[in-house]
Amino acid sequence: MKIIKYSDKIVITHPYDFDVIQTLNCGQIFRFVIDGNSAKVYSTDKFAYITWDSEKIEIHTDDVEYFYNFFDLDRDYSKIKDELRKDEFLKSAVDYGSGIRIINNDAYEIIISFIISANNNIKRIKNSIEYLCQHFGKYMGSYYAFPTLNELKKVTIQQFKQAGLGYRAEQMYMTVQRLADVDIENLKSEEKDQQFKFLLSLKGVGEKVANCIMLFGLGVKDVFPVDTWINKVYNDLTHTNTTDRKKITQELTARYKDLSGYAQQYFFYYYRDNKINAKIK
DNA sequence: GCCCAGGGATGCG
DNA sequence: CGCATCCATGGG
Repeated sequence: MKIIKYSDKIVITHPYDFDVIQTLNCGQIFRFVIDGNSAKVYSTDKFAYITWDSEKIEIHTDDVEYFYNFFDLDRDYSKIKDELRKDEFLKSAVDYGSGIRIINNDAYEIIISFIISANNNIKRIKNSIEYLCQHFGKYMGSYYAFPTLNELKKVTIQQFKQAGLGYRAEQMYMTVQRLADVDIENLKSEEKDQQFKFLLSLKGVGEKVANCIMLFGLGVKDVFPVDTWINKVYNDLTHTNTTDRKKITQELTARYKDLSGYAQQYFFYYYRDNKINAKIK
């Protein structure tokens, strides 16, 4: 895989470790549109237009550095996958999602997005986020930016309900007001335990959502978010029937250590995509 | 009508 | 602590 940065695009030839559709569809990002062999991807107020074929991927954007980091292009995923393929549980999942990359998204956008994701499905999550962008975000000429914190601070609980947040509307209102006093960038330099503790203090953020925020928004890779699918994976692999997500999180984090975030994403995509039903419920 | 979706808050022991 | 119950909403 060869990556070349130009002033207005990134060109990746022989993209063995990057499949755009897999990376977009594996549940870590909600603002994108796939159309045949092209895709539009949005983050904060930024935009990238991506095209691809079997030989190369082109990422067209006004902010090359942002999307270079966004798609984690400085990291060698072959090494990660070789290591994870040694795990008998993971081998088929890694092969299935071998083009997944962990996206480095905006911390603030990820906090808001994953509060919405709790006990929700992807389609509704996408619709709610798009509603927030279109009603409260800045118009960028051909699309709407993700609303800034100042823009969201003015949104009422009723308006959050109109966005389809349901019972999460009040949690969102509380958290948005509170985030006004928080230096999100400073959070990235703090210890993992401190980050986790802070995130849990936000309304609407529990252990799973906190781990997603750390993985997709703070660049912390040694976390293992456990949702309903990972719960199924765990029960399937260990021949158990538990719903104790704290226990599952501890065991899987201990098993995959520094590569927990990657392992989790391969598992999630493989099981959800194949709708493998395990014993839970 | 029930169950599920990238779960969390609350209250009770 | 652990555990049960409730929580909007749309799709299957």
